[in-house]
Amino acid sequence: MTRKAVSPAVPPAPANSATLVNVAAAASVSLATASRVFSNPELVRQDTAERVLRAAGELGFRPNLLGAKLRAQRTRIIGVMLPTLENAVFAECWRGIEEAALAQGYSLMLVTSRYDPDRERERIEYLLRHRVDGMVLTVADAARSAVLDQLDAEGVPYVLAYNQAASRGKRYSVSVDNRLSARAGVQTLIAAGHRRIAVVSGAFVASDRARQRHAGYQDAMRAHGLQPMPPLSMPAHTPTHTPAEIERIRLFVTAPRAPTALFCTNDMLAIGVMSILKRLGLAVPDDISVLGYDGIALGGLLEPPLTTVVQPNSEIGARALACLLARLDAALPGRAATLPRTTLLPHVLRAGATVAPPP
Amino acid sequence: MTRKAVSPAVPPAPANSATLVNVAAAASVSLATASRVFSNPELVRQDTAERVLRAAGELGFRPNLLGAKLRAQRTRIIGVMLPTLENAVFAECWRGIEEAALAQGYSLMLVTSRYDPDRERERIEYLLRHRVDGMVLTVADAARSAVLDQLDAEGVPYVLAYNQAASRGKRYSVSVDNRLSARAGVQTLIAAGHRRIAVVSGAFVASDRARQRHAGYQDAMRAHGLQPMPPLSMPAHTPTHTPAEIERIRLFVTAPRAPTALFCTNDMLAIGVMSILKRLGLAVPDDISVLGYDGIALGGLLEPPLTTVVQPNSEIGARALACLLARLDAALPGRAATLPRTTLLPHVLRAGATVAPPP
DNA sequence: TTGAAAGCGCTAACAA
DNA sequence: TTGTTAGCGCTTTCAA
Repeated sequence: MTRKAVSPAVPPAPANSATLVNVAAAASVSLATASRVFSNPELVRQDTAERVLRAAGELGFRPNLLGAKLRAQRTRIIGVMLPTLENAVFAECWRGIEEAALAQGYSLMLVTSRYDPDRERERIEYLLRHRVDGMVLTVADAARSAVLDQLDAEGVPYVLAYNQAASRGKRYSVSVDNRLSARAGVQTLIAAGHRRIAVVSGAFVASDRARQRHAGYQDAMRAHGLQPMPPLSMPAHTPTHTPAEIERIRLFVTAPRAPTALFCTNDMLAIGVMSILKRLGLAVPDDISVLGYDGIALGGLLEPPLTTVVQPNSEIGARALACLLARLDAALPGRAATLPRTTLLPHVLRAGATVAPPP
Repeated sequence: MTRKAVSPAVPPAPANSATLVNVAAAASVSLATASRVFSNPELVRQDTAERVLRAAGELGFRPNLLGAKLRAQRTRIIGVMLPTLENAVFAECWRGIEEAALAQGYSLMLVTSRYDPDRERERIEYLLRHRVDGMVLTVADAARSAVLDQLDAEGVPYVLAYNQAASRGKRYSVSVDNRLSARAGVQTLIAAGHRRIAVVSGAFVASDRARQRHAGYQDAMRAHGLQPMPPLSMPAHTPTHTPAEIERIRLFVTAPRAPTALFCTNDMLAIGVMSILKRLGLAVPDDISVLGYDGIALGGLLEPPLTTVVQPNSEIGARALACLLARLDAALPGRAATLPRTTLLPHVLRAGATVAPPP
């Protein structure tokens, strides 16, 4: 640690550490020049820059982003709000976001909301206090979200990830086409010969995506003249294996005219359901087929590997971030790029081994 | 959005939005008083405070943490570095950290290192530039870590999570006793009748925990007069199911005198290995037993549920954060609490159904 | 209990 | 190409 006091200028000098002022003094240039070496190097002569850099090195100078941010009125921090990281979908998404942000010199501040609107409000307020330049977020229900309304009112730029904004609305979003992809997934079930197909989902009220995927299921059923069945709506988005939960599933799959295939609105749910089915003595896919949604890596590592609708999770994150940065750029004077509002990324059907013809 | 300009003082007033100055003016108090209402309310008279609060509410004032941080020379931001969130261990840990931090009014900045020392250095530098007050981190190998040495040299307070610091060293850490808990786990395997037990691990060089757990395995074996077997060291910490990987495992478990039980140094690995065993036609636990380590929730949701050594993941995170905050407090004048360096949290053995007597 | 004033470290006009 | 200067929004002595 260099802790040597510099000689010239700086009279009483509380001089705590290596600041730009010290560096400038050590290099015998003005504060402004020293600053430019770091923010606009092309404005300063080569050898001057080198002197400054050398001085900075010797003093162990590390730019204090706080000063820069305060002055520049932009923090280059992006706030990220995701429901939870314990569902790998969002952990994968975070990877995409982090990668993209750091590559562009942006910093991140992450909060998780647990699908809870109250928490969402609180966390967003917290991000706002940090004066994040913008946000990437996944909310429980984009159509009726207090936080999005607030953000809109305050003019804070944000991009939704996973939530699929209305195609003619004003909101930016990056997602797959939930309805269409779910429909495609269910169609493979129908193609395999299933007629009695049911949806297993987390709480619909807490997830617009679950509802959209359910709609896709209905589309597929109706398109084939099949009767949609009542869904099994679980309290949480990830399974818990409580006796009550197990019993509900037992009743659901052993009733007369029970479904021969289950479409689970996310992979974690599908994985949990499959293990419960196994405990109940039902073999997947021989006795009952299971289709997931999300495409988390884990699904492919199980045996049998989960058949599922794959979203490009880390790409959703990266693209959402890129879209946000583009918006921020566009807000700068001179730029006027019109960005597409809703980005729909392609989904893929992963053929695992959890779907077979009905018994 | 209130955008009204205030009348008195503030001559040319670029007046962009609701700042403390505006609030103070609107409440007819000085800037200092207005500030105190938010940071030291006990120093200001009740009714004055109320006037300020009312003005703040009307103007839609939101404290700019940047200004506060810059001036106060502490950011109340804690940097967090974890290897990845795609292993649920760390996602669960993050939950504990986030909960604890927000409860104490601290903010977080998360980066992930992918077990890569180069990335570790880069990410740490980034956190340092943000002037985080301290860090909670999990490094690949605490004993030989360039970043920890750097942090020590610079006097940045940090607390390790999962990495178990040497008990008489100077570093703070929160973890379970990796060696002892691994030993206890392997002992259950021995108690079940196994004699040929092998370790399956991620790259040892990249994880001190994997090495410690391996040492615990050796302890258990030797304590029972058994010969430790050579471990199967996988390139990554989570499985990938490439053909080469599957083939290595096949050779490992079908060789003459192959192990009858596998101790995997983390749960993700255990889960991946089990599915590969299944594909190879081996039944768990009838043909071969599997013991995991970590206790991620997912393990209990599989069928058969994974038998594993459970760490209190979210508590590790919460305690690491609490320990860090205590250190920060201790650094303040007047405090002199001596904190324990290494916190060892108790582990639990979760009896799943992946361990049975050898065939 | 309140106010006046001096910065925290940096950037960005503007001038030289 | 470089320097001078005025703050960004806030906290915190010191005095009143």
